[in-house]
Amino acid sequence: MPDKSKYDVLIDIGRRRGLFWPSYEIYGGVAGLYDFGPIGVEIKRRIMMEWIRFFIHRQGGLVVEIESPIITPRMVLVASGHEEHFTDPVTECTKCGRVFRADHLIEEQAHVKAEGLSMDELWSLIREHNVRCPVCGGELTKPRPALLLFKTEIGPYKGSPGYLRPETAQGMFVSFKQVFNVARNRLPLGIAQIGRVGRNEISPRQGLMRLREFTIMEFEFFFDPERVEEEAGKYLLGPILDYKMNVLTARDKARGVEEAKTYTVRELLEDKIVSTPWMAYWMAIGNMFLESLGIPPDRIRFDEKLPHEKAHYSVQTFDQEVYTEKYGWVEVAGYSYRTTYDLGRHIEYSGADLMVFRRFKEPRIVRKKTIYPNPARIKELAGEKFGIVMKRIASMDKEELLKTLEEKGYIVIEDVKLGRDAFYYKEVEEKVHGEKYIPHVVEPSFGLERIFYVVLENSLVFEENRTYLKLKPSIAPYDVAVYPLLSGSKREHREMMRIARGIAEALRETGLNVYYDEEGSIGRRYMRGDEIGIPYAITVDYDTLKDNTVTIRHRDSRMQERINIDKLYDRLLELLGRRIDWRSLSRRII
RNA sequence: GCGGCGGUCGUCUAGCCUGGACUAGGACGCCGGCCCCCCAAGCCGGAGAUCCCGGGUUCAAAUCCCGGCCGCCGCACCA
Repeated sequence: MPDKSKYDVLIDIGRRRGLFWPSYEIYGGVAGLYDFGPIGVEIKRRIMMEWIRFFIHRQGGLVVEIESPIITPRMVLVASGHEEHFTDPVTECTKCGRVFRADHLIEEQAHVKAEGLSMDELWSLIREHNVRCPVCGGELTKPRPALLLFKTEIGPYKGSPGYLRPETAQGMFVSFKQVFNVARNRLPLGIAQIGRVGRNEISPRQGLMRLREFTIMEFEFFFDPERVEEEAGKYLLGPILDYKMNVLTARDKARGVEEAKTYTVRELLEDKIVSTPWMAYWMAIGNMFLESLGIPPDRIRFDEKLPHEKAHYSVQTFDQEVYTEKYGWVEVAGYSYRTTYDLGRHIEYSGADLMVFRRFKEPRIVRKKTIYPNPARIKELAGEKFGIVMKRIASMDKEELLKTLEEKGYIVIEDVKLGRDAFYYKEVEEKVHGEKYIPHVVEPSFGLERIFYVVLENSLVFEENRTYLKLKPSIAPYDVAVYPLLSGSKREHREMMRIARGIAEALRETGLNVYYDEEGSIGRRYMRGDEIGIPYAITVDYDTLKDNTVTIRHRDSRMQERINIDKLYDRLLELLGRRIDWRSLSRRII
């Protein structure tokens, strides 16, 4: 093993082989921005495809995918609470350099209300009350807003304010009604999106771990909180209940425990560690997803966030973390129970009806007091305003009207005071078939670039005289490499090259992604393929010329098997785990 | 954002302290050729460096000084 760390080797391979490197280098580079190269994009895309397989395709319609814009009108992020939570007034200690929320500091030290004040007002309060650094007592700078949203203008002339989205989630909330209709008004329903987001981090410094622009894969899972047991129950049965995960609970953390414990899904449900069964279900799927990428189970854990660690919208949050040599435990996904927060806020700010109708099992008979205007009496009271007053009453909410009348005994409409006698009261029996409610939301959210890094680091293997990426075939940049044993100008060598090229071409036609290389010695080519994680290599040699056989070299063991070209494709599918035994599957059906 | 350290071909590095003979040297990698029936072999040749950027000092700057950018480490931030 070289004395270099896995991180250093990955940075080296990243640049040399075209996986990733810092962006805009010829202009000095910009912190927090990375390019992905030809090999990097292949791996990244396949990780993304795995995610889609796990969370969308295999869920059989339970989760659907959409795509919404990156550019977001300001109002959307005001409603979501992001603008408020992204623009903290911060002040800095001139002595020790620590940064603080200015308003909080003033409230603590001066005991006056400071929240929501302008930067200037906060500044004068700091001077007036001699607010100091709570750590070292140093003087503080004038507060300034720390805006973590990328601001932009929508429209070139008189642009309206907009932001780049800091998460894709708002796209799902804002379009909830449309997607819900398209999905034929059925809950539970997950709305997924994979897309780029921007966060103007103050000082992004941890390579791919903390980017200013990155890819989120997430979905909002909408469900009826009153029917969780029966609905989630359909999914939480069978083997999944015994599936094990490592969880560090908030309870344990509060007690000072730092090690995660292993729980089955059943235990998470029965011990009420998760606030809703759907949380447990998606955590399990998420864990299986990471395992399928080659992360060992003991290097995956869930870290439940303590109350002060959670985002503003969440009642319960689990971070899913993967252990790395470079950064320790890093968060690759967050699972938040957002309840009705987002839809509720968008209902409030947009005025749109984002509620869902819940049909009762049996229609309910409801006795209801209701009122009607008494036109004769209103005409007396309103005189020539009669028409307009009647119109106003028609547009009012009957329950509100009733409530006002019962509380105050009168109501003023268009300057006309109407007493109880202006209305008829009636007790009616209504058959109610259901009610409206705001669906609850559980949100699993994955950072693609972080997963990319932890997968690479966990796949990197040092052997005595080679370094390679032990990537699962499903996420390798190429399915297979094809090499001629030798590539000189002799007749046999030219023949090997011809056949090897032919094999590569034919395999490409089947849809496999094939790497072809004839430069340098065969050993060197194996190394080049291993370094970017190509799982299998086909070599055309002298025997091929005699009997139409080739060898398949296995990346991990370096073993070779000889096989006739006719059987090559089937064998490859088998090795790549793509040959499905339909007969055993079909047996389940009948 | 604060403090410390650093930045020379794709990578690692020599040179910097003590300014000049540096058209910036080497190794690995890359490309072309020769050789070779299997795991980074060898030989020959080739391409490849705004010495991070800008300014200053000087007859002369990779080298000294200042500012910026980027990176690493610590602190802070990460809704």
